[in-house]
Amino acid sequence: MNLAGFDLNLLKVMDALLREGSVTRAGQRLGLSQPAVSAALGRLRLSFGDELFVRAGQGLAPTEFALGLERPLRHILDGIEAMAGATGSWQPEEADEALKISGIDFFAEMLMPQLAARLFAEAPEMKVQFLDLIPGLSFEHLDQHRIDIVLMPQLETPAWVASRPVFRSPFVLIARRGNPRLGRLAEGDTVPLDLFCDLTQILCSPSGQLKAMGDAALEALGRQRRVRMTTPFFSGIVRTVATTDAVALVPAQLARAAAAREGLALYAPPMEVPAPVITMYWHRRTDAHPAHRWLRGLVAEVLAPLNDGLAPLPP
DNA sequence: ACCGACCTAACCAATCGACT
DNA sequence: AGTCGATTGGTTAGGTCGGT
Repeated sequence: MNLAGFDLNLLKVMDALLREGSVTRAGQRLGLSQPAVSAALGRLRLSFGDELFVRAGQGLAPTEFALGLERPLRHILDGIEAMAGATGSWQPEEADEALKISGIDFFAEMLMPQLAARLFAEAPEMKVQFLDLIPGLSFEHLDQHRIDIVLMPQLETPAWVASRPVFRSPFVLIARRGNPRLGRLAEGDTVPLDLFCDLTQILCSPSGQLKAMGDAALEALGRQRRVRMTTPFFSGIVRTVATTDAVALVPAQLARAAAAREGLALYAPPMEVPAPVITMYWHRRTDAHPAHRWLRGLVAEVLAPLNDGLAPLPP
């Protein structure tokens, strides 16, 4: 290919075609007419010496060659966007980006309301979408542009993932006020180990596992608890604990927020459960992108008070 | 036969280089 | 600096093709 004669605008067209799989929809995405995109596809075909897309029913299917271009192309366009963003004058009030945040429903309660208020006031055209955390696939989804920010406990990351700790998440035990199993305790008391192991417990587990950090801490003492139900949602746990004699270990911040509303009492577990550091993750290619930076800053700002009174965050 | 999607033809506007 | 023709890439209108 002769780069001197290559129109780099065609890369945007190629990207839109790969994303949409349709000349018509690629045109809508780019703000061009369908024939304009068709002509651009013709120029791309000439430049690359490949059909790139072939008719497949009501749309286009990429050739193997076109599929091979997908990742390097995204990388190049992300770099150009980041460069333009770093040198341009991005303003939230004029921004129209749509960014996706992935996390458990803890954040629907503890992040969304304040984030929404700030977003609507400061970036009226920007869109934020919350997506479920898919266990084990978060980094893959970051790489595939399916999400932009992930909020989850700190763990090992590939080199291309950037991170920032946002708050510690200690666990407390919640039970409904008037739960007869805890009648002799005052709110805030530590639950005796024997009683703790005998209580019916509900566990929040996005992947459906019956054991979590609390169980590891108990096993270190040679004990087990009775987890009799799991759910991927904290909201379901809170409602169930509020209406039954089951109890649950949940993040202290969530427990305090829900306690008055749901009639819950908070207790300390009998064993030391390490408080995970909830961390924000993103792809390094968006490091310099002003919209991403702005939203990450906003998320960190909204979540920062959750660490009040807790040990300082690691660097 | 109808519909949706892509391609082609004809035309228009902007840009660029050569020329005066 | 201004003019002019070639080139490029856009649009609209209409044709073609394949699925239902």
